[in-house]
Amino acid sequence: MPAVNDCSKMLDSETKVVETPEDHADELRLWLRLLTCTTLIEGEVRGRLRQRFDVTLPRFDLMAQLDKAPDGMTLSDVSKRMMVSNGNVTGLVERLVESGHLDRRTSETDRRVQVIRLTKLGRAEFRRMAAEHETWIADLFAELSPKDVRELMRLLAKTKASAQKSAARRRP
Amino acid sequence: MPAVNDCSKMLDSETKVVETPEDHADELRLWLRLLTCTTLIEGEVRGRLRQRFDVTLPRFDLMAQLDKAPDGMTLSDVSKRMMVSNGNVTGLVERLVESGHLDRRTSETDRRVQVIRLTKLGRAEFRRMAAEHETWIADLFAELSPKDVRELMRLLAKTKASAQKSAARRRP
DNA sequence: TGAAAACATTTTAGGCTTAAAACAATTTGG
DNA sequence: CCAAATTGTTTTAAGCCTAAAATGTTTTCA
Repeated sequence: MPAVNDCSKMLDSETKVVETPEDHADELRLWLRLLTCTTLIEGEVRGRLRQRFDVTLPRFDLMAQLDKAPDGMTLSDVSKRMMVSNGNVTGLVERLVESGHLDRRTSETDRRVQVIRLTKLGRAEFRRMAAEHETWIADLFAELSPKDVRELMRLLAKTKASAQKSAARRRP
Repeated sequence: MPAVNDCSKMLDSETKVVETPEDHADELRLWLRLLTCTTLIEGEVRGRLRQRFDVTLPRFDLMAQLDKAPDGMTLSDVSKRMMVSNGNVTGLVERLVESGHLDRRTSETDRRVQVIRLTKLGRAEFRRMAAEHETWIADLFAELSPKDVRELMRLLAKTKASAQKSAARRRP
């Protein structure tokens, strides 16, 4: 059951390889399905966070990053970890400092750098939310067996590596 | 190699099941990896669309929906398919009509309904972009074997079903 | 029939997000 | 040393996005 554009058909004809448009429909479908899953789960988590804790998903995500870094992080670190733009972080942090969840100070060794940390309030609230959040995620993935989970982890690791290489090829 | 919270340990003790906090770390890690993959690929596609065609990803996505529906779609259809809010679609459509890519008219049989279609220009531009877009996706997933792709499709289908059930449980 | 429910869309208010330019501080290399 | 490059952050302008309320239309059903 060879695919229509199976490369074996073109091994002896370099021009064919160039001229025949490849069939990438499967990869496209895979991408759309990946996107659907993420959008679905993300929307569900967003709604539950809002309903239960009146907090937005980006705020929660930022607090999650900081909870793992007791000594704080720089805005750049946060930006890279969350894979969002610098300016985005500036605004998010502004609002979370304003609401008393974050503490922000200029680094003593490099005056360009801003270090942010969770306040006591911020940490307490985050821990409370995170505990419940974890059960939501477990429920959303409930139909996957432990083996499914392992296998998905493996394939997504491969996907991530592939995408990173592709991105690096374009932007070296 | 049973997991710490293997349920078999609690079959004869109902209270244990309630009192022992379950370990959902694996599901949480899986969710974060899924999100990372999507964010990575989405960001890459967004950047390429902007650089090559000066178009935004949401605009592209909306045109992709319409390209599959020669007779047009209602705004609600689009909203459901794209999994975004109604108000969001209203704004997107406004801008795409403005730029001449979309045609919008009120349904003749139901004056509540707005039907939108790609214009000739919109379709031509979309087809041009879509052809290149497909090669980007193929490149981003290049390191996955056909078997990997199939397996991922299967597991993500299962994930989608699981998440949909979970969402339905909360919001019946 | 005609009020109530359901539906499709728009509006509103606020927040999120990006890319690019601007600004400030530090590091580097001649 | 010091000009140039680099780095970290903020600002800007524009667009994206959501939830909820408002508006207009159609359907339901008592």
